Amino acid sequence: MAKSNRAICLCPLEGVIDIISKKWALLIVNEIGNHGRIRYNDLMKEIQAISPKTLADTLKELVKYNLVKREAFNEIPPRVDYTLTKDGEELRKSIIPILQWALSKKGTVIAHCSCSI
Amino acid sequence: MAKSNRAICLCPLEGVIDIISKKWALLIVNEIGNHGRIRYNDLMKEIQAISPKTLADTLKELVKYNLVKREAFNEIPPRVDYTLTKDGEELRKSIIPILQWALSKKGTVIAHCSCSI
DNA sequence: CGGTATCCTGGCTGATACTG
DNA sequence: CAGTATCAGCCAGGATACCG
Repeated sequence: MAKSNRAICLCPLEGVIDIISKKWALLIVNEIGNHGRIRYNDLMKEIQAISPKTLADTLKELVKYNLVKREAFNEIPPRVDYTLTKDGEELRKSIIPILQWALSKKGTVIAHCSCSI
Repeated sequence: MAKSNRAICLCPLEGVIDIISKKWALLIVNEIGNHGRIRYNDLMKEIQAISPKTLADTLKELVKYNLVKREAFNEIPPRVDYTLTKDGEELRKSIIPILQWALSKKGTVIAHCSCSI
């Protein structure tokens, strides 16, 4: 989020917006939640429109905010699982109304939608 | 939102994210909702950290999406009122959980918050 | 497989001054 | 009062190639 010279808004929204305004964050949270546990490349497949860099960046952010947990296994080939933390689950639940709102406004052309609610 | 060469995601989230990822959109929707009916400069006062341009731009977007209604009165001095549309009200309701989630995660330092839930 | 490294672009946002 | 006009900067995000 860009900085400002203006008075700082101490609104609780400030923090959320940093998260939910990340283009892919909610989608990823929702997707991980749907799968319970999912690997990096499977996320790439589910969210086809995302680039590897952006996925990695966003996941890092989510891990930093303690919304997502990363588990790496020392195997060959390498394996990394992502799951939601308790906070992540809560966030996921709290965005359901907004997803439903979105659905009710579009209603159409969600046939091939890989990310369900 | 930046464009991409990749496969288009037909997810219902796509549309919402365009809206909720606007830095000030949710804040403005919430603020208008709190007041029921509010004028441009009063919004400026409530959301002190926003610039006039950004406020105007965001309002236009919200009007375009039919979330906010703009009413101009031919008076001197000029007067313009903003209210939420039905859709806007619904959106506002659907973001309450996320606001509450935000509150529960921060809980602190919201003393001088001008935007309440 | 699960990412980095690198380079690049354009849109969002801000500051400020001005106007009908 | 309710905005526009103008100029500018940053950085999220994309494309692509490569690595342990």
